[in-house]
Amino acid sequence: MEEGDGFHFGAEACKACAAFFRRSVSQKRIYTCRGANDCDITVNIRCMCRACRYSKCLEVGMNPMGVLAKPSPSPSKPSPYPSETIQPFPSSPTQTTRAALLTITLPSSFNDSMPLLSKMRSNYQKLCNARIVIHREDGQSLFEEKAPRALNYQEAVAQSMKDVRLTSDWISWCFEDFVKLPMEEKNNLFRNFYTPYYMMEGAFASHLANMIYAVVLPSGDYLDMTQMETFYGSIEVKQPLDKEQIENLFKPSFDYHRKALILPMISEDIDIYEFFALTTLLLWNTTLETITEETIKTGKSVKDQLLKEIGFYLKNVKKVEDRVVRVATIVNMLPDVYKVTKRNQDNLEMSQIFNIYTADKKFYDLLTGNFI
DNA sequence: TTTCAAGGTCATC
DNA sequence: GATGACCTTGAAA
Repeated sequence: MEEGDGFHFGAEACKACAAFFRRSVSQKRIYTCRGANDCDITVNIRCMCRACRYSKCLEVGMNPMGVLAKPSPSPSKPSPYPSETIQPFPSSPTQTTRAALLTITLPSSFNDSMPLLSKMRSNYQKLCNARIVIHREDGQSLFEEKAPRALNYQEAVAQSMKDVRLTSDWISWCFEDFVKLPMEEKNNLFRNFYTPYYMMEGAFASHLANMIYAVVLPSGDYLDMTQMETFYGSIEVKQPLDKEQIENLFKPSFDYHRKALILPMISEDIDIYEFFALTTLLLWNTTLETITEETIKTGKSVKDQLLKEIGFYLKNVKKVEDRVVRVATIVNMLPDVYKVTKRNQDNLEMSQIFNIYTADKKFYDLLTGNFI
């Protein structure tokens, strides 16, 4: 390769190779080597084999994640967030970069070494596409982009009821071992998985959108932590409590959600594959008392595979120097996910007691672990 | 204000 | 259609 003229996508490279790498990633090109994947890539013959040129780019340390997703061709597209919400949702220069994490596709040589994470990645895209369909507003065309808005509690519950089935489908698409389990075992695992996962995904989505005072829901809509009375307000039900009383009741647990999950995800810059690792660990919770020895064995083997793959990912794709520390950072988020879940469940109990809003019985059962 | 690394454009092959 | 030189942009120092 030609001597580098500066840093490009995380590595010293020439401008030509930087442009080649940028195009390859942004256009998701897949190259095939006609030889044995060992072509000599030098200044004069670098154009002879694109597959090997791309491999060489990766080899010297160029990171596909540094390449932003191709922007939408429509420049007149409205901002996804209302302009008056600048204070709770600071617009971040890195917002596009974070969102781009969702669209990056790794070269197939990497995917072969991390089959589970790759499968989760491609199926997550499928899940996101399905969500666009089921969460579209009444009368909204499938082709127009939905503008995210702040939801009240009732609307959030209604959306979650729709989304739970998609999440269970996603889990089934990703884990053959899960599909093979007896029905009762599946229910045991999923029942204990869904609520913590829902909390974690909300925090992860807030991190991707850089919305530190909002929990972003699967639909793209969000819960505005700065407007608690709106969140607990409902058109049909009159509030028995005033704004201050509502804040006193619920604000601490929203603050806790922000401090324990959203802010750590932002400060650690958790990426999509690390999020999948957390998802896997949440699902295959082998310390549950209600599951059989057989399920525990299966769960352990899935988690072993996951740890191997995330190790590979951190080493070869993300190029993390101290992988042990990084894995520990990721795994250490799990207790906080459970703590936030517990706080949220307590909140729901409280809203029942004070009759602030009578949640759909099915959703209430789901959140408190009574889901069949 | 300068520097650097990103994306965009376009003549050339 | 792919490439690479050149240009513009925006963040950080």
